[in-house]
Amino acid sequence: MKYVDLVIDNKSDSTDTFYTYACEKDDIKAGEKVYVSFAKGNKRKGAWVFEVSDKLNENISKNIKKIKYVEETDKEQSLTEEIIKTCIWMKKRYLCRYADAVRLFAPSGSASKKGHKRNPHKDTKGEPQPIKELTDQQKKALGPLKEAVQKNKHDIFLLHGITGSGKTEIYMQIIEDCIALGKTAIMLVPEISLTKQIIERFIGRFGNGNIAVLHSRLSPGERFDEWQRIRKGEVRIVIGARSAVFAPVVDIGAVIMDEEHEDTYKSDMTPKYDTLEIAIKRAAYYGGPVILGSATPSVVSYYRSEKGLYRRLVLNERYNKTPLPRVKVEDMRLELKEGNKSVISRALYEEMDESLKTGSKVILFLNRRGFSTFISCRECGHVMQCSECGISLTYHKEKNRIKCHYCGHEEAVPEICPSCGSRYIRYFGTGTEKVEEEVSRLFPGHKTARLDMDTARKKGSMEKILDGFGKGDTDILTGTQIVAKGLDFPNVGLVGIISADVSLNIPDFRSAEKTFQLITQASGRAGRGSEAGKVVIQTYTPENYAVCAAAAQDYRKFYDTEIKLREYMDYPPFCDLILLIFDSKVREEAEKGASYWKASFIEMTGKRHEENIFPIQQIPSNISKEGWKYNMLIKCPLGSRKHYMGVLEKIKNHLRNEKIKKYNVAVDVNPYSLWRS
DNA sequence: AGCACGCCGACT
DNA sequence: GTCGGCGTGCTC
Repeated sequence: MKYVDLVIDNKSDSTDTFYTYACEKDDIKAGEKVYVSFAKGNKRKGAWVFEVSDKLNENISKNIKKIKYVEETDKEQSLTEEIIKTCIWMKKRYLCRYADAVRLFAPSGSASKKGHKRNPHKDTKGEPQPIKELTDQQKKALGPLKEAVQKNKHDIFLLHGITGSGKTEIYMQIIEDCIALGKTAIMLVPEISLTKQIIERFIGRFGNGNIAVLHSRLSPGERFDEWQRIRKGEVRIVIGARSAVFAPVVDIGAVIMDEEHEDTYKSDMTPKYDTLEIAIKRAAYYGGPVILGSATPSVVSYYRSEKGLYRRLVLNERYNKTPLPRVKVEDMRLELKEGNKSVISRALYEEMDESLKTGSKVILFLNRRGFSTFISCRECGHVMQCSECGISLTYHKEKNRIKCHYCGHEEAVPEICPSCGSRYIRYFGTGTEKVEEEVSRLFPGHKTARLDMDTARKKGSMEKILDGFGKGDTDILTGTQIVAKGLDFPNVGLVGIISADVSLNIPDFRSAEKTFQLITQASGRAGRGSEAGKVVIQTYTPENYAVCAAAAQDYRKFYDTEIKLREYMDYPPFCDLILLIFDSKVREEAEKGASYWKASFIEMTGKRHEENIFPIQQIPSNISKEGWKYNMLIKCPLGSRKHYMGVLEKIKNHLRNEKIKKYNVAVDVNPYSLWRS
């Protein structure tokens, strides 16, 4: 007879605790999925074993009349002790419920009918490729990685490799070693759209049967089947977006995060986990390395590599010695002064013209979709805003509607100003739609296409656009971030950055970092075979250090300036930020919740900690869908994060015993977006 | 009295 | 999350 502490699969704060049941099965282990009858109605509930013991705890035997028995265990859905330990850690770290954490690891959906094995990439053809001779730099970088895998050493590596330096080959060799040693590997990519390319390469190398794919776009059935293949050990390589870090693998040999700087590694749903933190936790348990790859590492990661917390490996030569692109910076203030009101500078026009004449293609990058970014009344200055979230509405010419890019709300374009009735409404700002329109006007003989969230939304349309560009049907491709990231286009002679300032003007301490990364990534698309590509960066702030460093393609130059600013401003990595988000259908409840937490926090930490709390602010939200939202931002001076988190945990626990909970709290540790003005 | 409805509290 | 308990108030 054993006694087990269970977590009931309930999405409720009031049942977020251990319940002790008796179990006749003596070989029961932490991680097992069981079924028990729970509460008054003895309803059958799923539950997970968190703790097993031989004796019944005295406190419990005193508090309950009769202990119930575990009715059934489900081997098919069982997790591991390692996963349970990670869940316990996650509850503390993200102040989420046990069940919230376990659900991320647990399979959703159900088994497909027998014999109907679904494999989402069974038709994906591998791209067979010869294993190329490694460069000296690649060999040098591989050494410590192989050693870590071989010796079960958990280390975190930052693989800083410029575009085309052969990072993927290194990933594949490490995974090969993992397989050879009978271990598993998790390969993480920032986006689903990028999994396709990498899956093809991996299938070419490792074969179809060795790879499982996990991401949020799988149907529940597909997901379940992939989950089972992994759990049963049928496959040992898992590729996927951030949720793949929860794959039910055992004996992890390595976790690889490609493009580690991408913000998609941070979950936007509760629990707002950071993929890197989960990866480290899991790999550490099995003694495997975590490998972070990027051409433009996040400032935080690079800082950690400077401090020796991560081991840095450098690849600064392109594999086939393709020269880096030649970069020109265009000051758009001068353009305006000299009478060019177009979104295309004269220099960019010249370069485009020349590129197209020689038969190579052009990519234009602008991190803004739509036609105009806001529309406003010329008489009274009224700006059209979303009725749900209060964010400026973007004009979409193609659909002739105005849309909210935050909540998706859209409406017809007003003919008269809703505020003063004036008929003079003006369109401001530039989006990809306007750029494409302008480009087809300037280059009527050439085919243009646009790739952004609007055109890529439909399934398969992204492939169509990319195919068209790849085959040469399209000469000029205008797009948002999608064109800047990861995708390989052949024969691109020129990349034009329409406005480097867009991301620079976001009120966020990371805006310079983001700008540097976007320009660098977009520039990386330029180049044709052995010929250097060209890049034109248009900006109103050519003197900005992020723009300059990106133009010089000098990461170190950017980092050295940025890290000094972060230190001076006391922003990450020199502090941690904790963002609390309070939401409720009733405005006052959300607001009261925020004030209560703030007051409790100050009461428990002491008055002098008040200075580390930013004022409570209302944040934009789709009120009818998500309710009212208020946030509170806490800055944790170095060394105080644990203390602060402990205090927040206490406040949360205290509230669990009170019955007043008319609002929800979400905790976001080191959030990506601060939503502050 | 009989019962529909809603809120509260406990669940091992 | 979800059920039973129980109070309230309405109807027969």
